[in-house]
Amino acid sequence: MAQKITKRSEDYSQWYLDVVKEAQLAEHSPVRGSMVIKPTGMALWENMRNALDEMFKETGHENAYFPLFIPKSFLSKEAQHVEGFAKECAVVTHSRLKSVEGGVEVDPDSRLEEELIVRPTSETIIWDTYRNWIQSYRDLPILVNQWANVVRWEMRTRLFLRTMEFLWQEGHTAHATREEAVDETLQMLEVYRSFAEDYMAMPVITGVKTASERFAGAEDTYCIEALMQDGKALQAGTSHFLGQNFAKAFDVTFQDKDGEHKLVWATSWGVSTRLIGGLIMTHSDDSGLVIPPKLAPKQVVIVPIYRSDEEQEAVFEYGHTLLAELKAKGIRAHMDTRDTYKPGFKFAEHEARGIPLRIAIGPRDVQNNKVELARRDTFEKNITDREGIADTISELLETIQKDLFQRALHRRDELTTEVESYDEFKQVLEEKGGFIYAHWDGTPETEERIKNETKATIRCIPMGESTPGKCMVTGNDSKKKVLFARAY
RNA sequence: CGGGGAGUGGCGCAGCCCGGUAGCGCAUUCGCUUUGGGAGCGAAGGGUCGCAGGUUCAAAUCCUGUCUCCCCGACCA
Repeated sequence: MAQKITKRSEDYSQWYLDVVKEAQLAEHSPVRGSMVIKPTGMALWENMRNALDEMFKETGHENAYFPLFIPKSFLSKEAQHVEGFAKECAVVTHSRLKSVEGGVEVDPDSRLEEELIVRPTSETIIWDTYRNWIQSYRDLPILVNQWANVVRWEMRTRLFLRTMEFLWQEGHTAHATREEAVDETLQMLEVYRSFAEDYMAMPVITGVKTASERFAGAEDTYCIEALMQDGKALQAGTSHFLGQNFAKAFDVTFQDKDGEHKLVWATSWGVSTRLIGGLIMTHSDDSGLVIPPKLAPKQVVIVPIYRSDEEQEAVFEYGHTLLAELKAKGIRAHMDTRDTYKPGFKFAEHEARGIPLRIAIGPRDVQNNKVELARRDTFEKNITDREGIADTISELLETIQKDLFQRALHRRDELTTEVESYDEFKQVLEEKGGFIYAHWDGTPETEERIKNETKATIRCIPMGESTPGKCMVTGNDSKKKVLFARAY
């Protein structure tokens, strides 16, 4: 069968929604801008969560939980922070309803003295708490992560990429020195890069945000930027060096070895269910979702094929032995024993849900001691020996994981262009899209002008060395080329 | 929040202009035949047409308001 090609036309949005729907990941909720994550979607998120959690623990972090509601006054303590989030907050103003004719209404007598904000992020409530946790240098560092939901009253929403409520993880650390906090920021950036590339098979560019794209209240915002199949960029994760901004705002000090009272240094970092959107738009095709084996809730599905009861019995027995063998090897395998659907239907359904490998077994295979192995990523089918099948599949899953990354990497490289002039920049943006490296003079004015004229933003100033040159717009000096793209 | 489009059985849509009490495809249920790429035939069930108000003898259809979704902008993980 010919390899299917992913839609990259103007109906990319529709394609994306179709994939989400066919894969049973999530659906729109009647509640404005929110989504219902279905069991299939949640299983995927849980796998991502578990892998990340493991990486956090390896780097010395622990999980904790902080309140959903934040007093309004907390939010205003850090000036930049409140400015960044003020326009998109859900605010609790009353504490009860009362029955009236024809329904209920908000009881005006229950107005809160101080309104509560539904957290858009937890820096403020966490730093208010850290004040009490930290007295001495012996209390540092604090390396805490929280898995939670947050709410941002977005103007425009999009399944997984920008919902009013989303699930995420937010790490909040406190350190005695600037160096240690910077190291932590970079370490977590590397954790995100590694997760994106090694688990999601999604290549990313690491770098630092420009001042205008920086997190509200941060000194530096580092990020991983991925490129989707339609040539638009997606910010997939951020790691912030917060300096002493929150320590100042919440008066968090410690007594150091030298007896001096000092302000604490902070970081925060997060990734969200947006990663699921990134995963979909990186790998999926016209047949539906493609999930990298490491994250797939089901890695292998066995589809039995039979006509008569006798055949069914023989094929099922063959399948169950096979299933047990795969499970013993630690492979997440499943046998689709539903007799209410035909094999062709099951093939299509499991493809839409992105299961990396399919095994079809029928009377012929039982007879010959074979199985039919089909890859989701390439649609390649092979009749394979039943002997040593668990090892064959283990290796194949690893191959698929690597191939998916390589395929995505090639796609990204083909959609990445270096330009010298602004005219070339505009032309590439219109005709090709994707990532564009270009010289920029480092001023917010030029950045703003490019954004207004082309809708492209500076995704990041990439890590690493680069040769100096002249800004493509103003001709002024530029230290290095920066990464531009139109973004989600 | 500005511009455009749309809300009609579970899903996708027609009907609306020109008011007369709702229809098609898929899905569902039952029966028989099928089963190595999304089955076929026959029968059945399911909707006060997003919500609220108005006009009218009569509203899915006309009017007003409102909520939600999609697309394009401004804002954003």
